[in-house]
Amino acid sequence: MDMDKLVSLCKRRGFLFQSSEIYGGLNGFWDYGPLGVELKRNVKEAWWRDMVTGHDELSQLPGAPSAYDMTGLDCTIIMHPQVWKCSGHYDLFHDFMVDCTSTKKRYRYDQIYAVTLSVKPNHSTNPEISKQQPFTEVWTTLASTPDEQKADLWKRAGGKYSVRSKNADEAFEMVDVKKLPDLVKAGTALTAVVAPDANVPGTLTAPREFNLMFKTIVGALGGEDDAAFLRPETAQGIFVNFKNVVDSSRVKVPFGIAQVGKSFRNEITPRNFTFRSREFEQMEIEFFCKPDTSQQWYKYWRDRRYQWYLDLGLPRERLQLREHHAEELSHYSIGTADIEYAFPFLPAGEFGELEGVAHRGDFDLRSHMEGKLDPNSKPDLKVELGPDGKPKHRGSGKDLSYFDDQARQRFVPHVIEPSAGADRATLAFLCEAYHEDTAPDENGKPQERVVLKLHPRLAPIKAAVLPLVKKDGMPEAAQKIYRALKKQFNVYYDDGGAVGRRYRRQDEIGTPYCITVDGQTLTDGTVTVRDRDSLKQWRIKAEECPAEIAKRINGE
RNA sequence: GCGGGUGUAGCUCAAUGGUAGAGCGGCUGCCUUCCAAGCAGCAUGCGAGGGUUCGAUUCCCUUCACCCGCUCCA
Repeated sequence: MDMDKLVSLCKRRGFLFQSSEIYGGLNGFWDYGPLGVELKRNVKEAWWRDMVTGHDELSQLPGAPSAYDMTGLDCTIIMHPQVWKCSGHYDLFHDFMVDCTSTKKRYRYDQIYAVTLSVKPNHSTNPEISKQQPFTEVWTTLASTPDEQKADLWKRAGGKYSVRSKNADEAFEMVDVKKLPDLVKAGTALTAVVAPDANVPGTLTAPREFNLMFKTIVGALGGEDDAAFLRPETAQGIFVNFKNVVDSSRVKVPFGIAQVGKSFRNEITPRNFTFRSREFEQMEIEFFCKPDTSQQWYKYWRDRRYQWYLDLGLPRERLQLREHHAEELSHYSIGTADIEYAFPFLPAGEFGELEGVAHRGDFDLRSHMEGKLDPNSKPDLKVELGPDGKPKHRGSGKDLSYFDDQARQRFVPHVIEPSAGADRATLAFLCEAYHEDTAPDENGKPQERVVLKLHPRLAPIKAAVLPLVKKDGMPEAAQKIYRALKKQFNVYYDDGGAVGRRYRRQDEIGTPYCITVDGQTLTDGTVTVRDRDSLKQWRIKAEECPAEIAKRINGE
């Protein structure tokens, strides 16, 4: 599928516009047009209905360890700055980056090791170099273990100074190894070091901060002390309201809290249409359970969420459930699976994340109680301490543990987090829906047709009501049907031009059904219903239209 | 953020240092009894800013956006 055609259709028919377009646009921000807003709302409402309001807490669902409660929440985008310090985002999102002007590569400043290398040129095979006196030079590398650092540097420096690999141990010596920021703090100029993929000094730029959280100011006179952040995820609002929900709603562990809302990340490279946007909408569940059942719940949610996308029309061959490897796991996670879709803009065989289902353990609740936990202290997780021996970021001090009055047990619940991107899901459904096929024209000749084969639950418009011609009372009969349908569904009335053109218009925006009033309607009260995908038509009584559409959309 | 490419109507594209055209789409009317029909008419644009020039959509600079690659991606 050609992505350009979909982007063009989205613009042309009012699904998606670039934000602030009349001013030239703004990178990483997108607006949903009249049809796009309906589509995205349908995605979010399907999710909310299927996960929250439609959840049957009285039954044990297939694959679930037990019955469970579900409830919702809608919290603010701006929260107390301490939330982000304890969540770990504050530390993680303040990355300093350096660029190499020679190789055009970019590095995390704090991930570079600086090795002071003693060079003895007399081991060189190059006569010019071998005459020089021994000297030291600072080389950098991303390798973290001494063996890897040695292998990297012996190779690179060996090449530069014409030293055979068997002589490298004599020619070079690692005099000192520091993290690059520490070396610079100790007084070495950045211009004196060799970049990780270069072999001459002086190609690294000064470190620049990439603040991946949007900063804002609370209060009209606010200064730096009043800095706050737009949330980079909705999840933290659920954690900080955990106790409120438990105390106010009669839910019992295991239970989930769902939230849909905007989040903001200053992505370095927004790209691929809406896939990586700086302002985006998440659909997140934090599911709280007893620690000893958490693995079962993790598997349940992983499979349940995967099935949800299948049920709404993403095909198994383009949708994959991928378990993360241990080294890929986030700092808090003891198990994560991504639900990924083969977006057409990705290279063949590559998938893009729609949703991450993470087992977060008790990292979040305990961090908000005790202070930010040290992600490197797995598996027991201890509070991360600052230079003064006190917690680096203080927690709330509130007790967020849960008392199970049946088992007479107190514990900090473990958390399973299915975190879905509403915009990414919407984009995936659009990509999957886009089809070009042929349909016969009035002379029976095949004509190219563009059709969005959206699941009827997701389609922005559920049905179009069309008088075959604009006379003989057909518009009046059609309008009556239109008004009846409108009480339940987003429907569209169109009496302009030839009916074939009107069918094609509806195909292009994914309307699953067209109801047509014709001459026969006026005599026997029946209308035709046309199916978008098969082009088949059948007749039903005009007054049965709402029931027919309801049945076909919801499968009732 | 770096390198390369691209910005002309709602969409797809053309032409030009001297006031921008087409097809499709849209709107209005006529016609039209089932899959983008026909006729008539209407509307809409040089991404933004600056410079060179008598005159810039065209040449130059800056900027913004998009695409490809790199980088990044909780």
